[in-house]
Order: sequence, then C-alpha cells, then structure tokens
Amino acid sequence: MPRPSTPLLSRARIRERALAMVDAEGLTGLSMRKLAGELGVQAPSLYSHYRTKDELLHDIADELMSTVDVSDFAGTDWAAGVRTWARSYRAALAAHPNMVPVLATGPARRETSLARADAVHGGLVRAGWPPRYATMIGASTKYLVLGAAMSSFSRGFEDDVQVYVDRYPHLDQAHRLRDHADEIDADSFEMALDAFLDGLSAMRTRLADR
Amino acid sequence: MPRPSTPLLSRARIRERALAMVDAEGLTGLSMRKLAGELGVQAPSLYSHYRTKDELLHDIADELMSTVDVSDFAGTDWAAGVRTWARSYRAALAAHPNMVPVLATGPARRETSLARADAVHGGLVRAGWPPRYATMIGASTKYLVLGAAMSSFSRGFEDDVQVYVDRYPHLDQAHRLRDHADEIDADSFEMALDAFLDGLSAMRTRLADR
DNA sequence: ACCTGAACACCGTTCAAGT
DNA sequence: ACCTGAACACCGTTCAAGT
Repeated sequence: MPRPSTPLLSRARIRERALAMVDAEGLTGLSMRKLAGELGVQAPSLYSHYRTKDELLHDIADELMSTVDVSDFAGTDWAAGVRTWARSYRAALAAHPNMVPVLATGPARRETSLARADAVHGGLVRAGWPPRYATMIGASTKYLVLGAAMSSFSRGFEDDVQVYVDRYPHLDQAHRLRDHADEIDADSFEMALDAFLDGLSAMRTRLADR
Repeated sequence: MPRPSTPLLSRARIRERALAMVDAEGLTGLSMRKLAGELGVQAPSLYSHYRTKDELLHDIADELMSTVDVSDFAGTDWAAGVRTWARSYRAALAAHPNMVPVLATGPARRETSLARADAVHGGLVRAGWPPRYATMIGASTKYLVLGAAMSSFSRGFEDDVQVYVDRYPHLDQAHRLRDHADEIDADSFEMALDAFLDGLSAMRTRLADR
C-alpha cells in the first residue's frame, strides 16, 4: 500500500473521536482497538500519538477543563468569584458526565491546573480570607461540584430507567424522568451553593469581628 | 480429588477477600481470576455465588452502606439529623476510598437504600421543610459527601507523591503529606457542612416568615 | 515519523463435565 | 449444589518490520 503524504491521525482527531465514544458508550465503551477501528487504523498506531490510554483520557480532561472560568476572582466580590467558578466547573462536567471519574482524578497538565487553583486561592486571600480558609473553601467548593457531577454520572447506571420504561412505554415519559432528575440536580446545586456561600459570609463576618 | 463436605466458598468470604484486594490494589487490581486464586479456587467457581463481578462489588457496597446512620432524623433537630447522616456517610466512604466509584453509582439493594432515603426525606418534612426542599437538601448533602470522598479516592492517583518522595527521601514526610491532605479534607468537609447548614437555617427562617 | 502484523499477558464470562 | 478445564471474545501494550 502506498504511504499517504499526510498522517492519518492527529492528537486532536483521536481526542475528538474518543470523547464521542465515551459520551455515547461510557468509559468502558472506549477501547483502543475500537477507537482505532473508527479512525480507520490499527490499534498500535494510536501509540505513536499517545503513550497510554490514560494519557489520552487525561488530555481530553484537560481540554474540557479549559472552559472553567476563574476570571471573577480578579474582582472584589469573592462570593461572585466562587459562584462563577463553581458554575462553569459544574457545566464542564455536566456536558460529559461519563468523563467525571477521569476529571475527578485530576487533569494531567499540572501547570494550567495549578494556575487555576492559584487564581482561586489568591482571589480568596486578597478578599481577606486567611490562607487556611481559602484552601478549605476551594476544597469544599470542589466537593460540591464533583458530587453533583457524580450524581449525573451515576444516573447512567440506574436500571430504574428500564423499570420506568416498562411501566410507561412512551419514550417521552422516560426522557421526562431523566430531564426531571437533571433539573433536581441543577436546582439542588444552586440551592447548596447559595446556602454554602451564605453560611460562609456569616463566618466571614464572625472572623472579622473577632 | 475428593469433594469436601463443606463448600470452599461463601458469599461473605468472597466479599471479605475482594474488599481487601480493592483496598490494597484499587478497583482495577481486583480480577475474578486473582480473587479466585487467593481463595484457593478457579475463577468460574465464583460464578456459583455471584452472577457477575458487578453484583459482587455492589453487594460489598451494600455492606459498607449499612453503617450509615440516619437515626437522628427521628429527633426534632433536622440539622442534627443531617449532620449525623453526613458524617457517618462520609466515614463509610473514607474507610474504603477505592470503593467510592462503586458506592457513587448506588447500592444494589434498593429497599434498604430507599428506606434510608425515606428516613432523610421524612425527617426533613416532619421538621417543616417543604417536600421539594427536603429532596434538594438530601441531594446536596450527598454531593458534599460524595465530592469529599472522591477527593480522597483521587489522591490515590496522584503522581505528586513520587515527586515529593524524590524531594524528601524520608518516607515519614510522604506519609505526613498524605495525612495532611486527609486532615484538610476532614476540616474542609466539617467547615462546608457548618456553612451549608447555617445557610439552610437562614433559608428556613425566611421560608417560615413568609 | 507513522503505521502494521503478530504476539504477550491479561480480562469477564459461559458451558459441558465431573462429584 | 459446587467446582473445574477448556474455550470465547475481548482487553492494553510492545516490538520488529515496513514505508
């Protein structure tokens, strides 16, 4: 066979197809052989571009995390900073729930990830929070985001869906149930964020009055 | 070979050994063949006791979830109910961080799981929370617990550990770092729970005054 | 530099057969 | 009822070889 002048694969093309497979069939639905097949190539070819499957997944994770917005920590309102960060973070995970387990284990590119963590921490400290509190607020906001995302992720494993589909044979109903669960998740997240930030504000006042 | 009078395996013995393997080597470190080997048996023998690996894992998950305490929802203080629930829930996950991804996808025994959910929801409604809020409080408390547990889980994947070990060759230091991270997680969780419940109390007052 | 064929060392699970 | 040996249909990854 004649060698084509241009490479068959690129990292971007591999990522794109891999993410589509994960979205459609979950993390276990992605295999290097099947991915290669969809890209019209043999499995070992992928290893010319990514050293391992894990490296590929974390590269995708980095791509997704780039939409997380920490810009509001530049302003004077620390609560607004947390809110924008938490919402954009959650949105990034909710767009690809099957990727959540990978995203939870941390992105591969440490520099950009550390830069984000530094923006959060720096913003909180500039707003007058003691460093230790800044760390804890950053950590617990992450808990809220990750936990909410895990909830959407795990919904993919519920066999309840089948039960409901049997009970209500109209597909609309099943979709409505899924939509309703997503809505409860969204509302619960917003309520939790409100209560959490409200409680922190009170804590902040107590700290200042001391 | 003579057939022994007593079965070689039991569900309890399989669960015990499987959980030990998951604790020691992670979820990927558990294989039906290796597990069978440790139990002095061939892999297919396990299928006389569990239909699939997934069923085994979720049975272990159920066992772990049985330590979650929702008894304080019987009292009059809804916040105490949430606190006891959240803490015992988190403790159950923190004891076996590698099981978190399984525990996050929900236990298999729906009845006991639903009974717990009902105790939470019922306790909140009896305390005067509108049903919709009871649902959201239950959901967001779970987010906090699962998110905090995922954080411990993902720490197992950090290659940072190696970096630090290189920098500080004394193993004590590495252990201290891990302990420190666990401590930050514990403190952050408690702070988040305080702020969250504080914010909810304020919200509750506003709802009552309307 | 990029891709392939063949191979290694694994998986979960099934199934006929043994006791 | 419980366990085994052999087999099926997969995995991720390596490596020598080709262009």
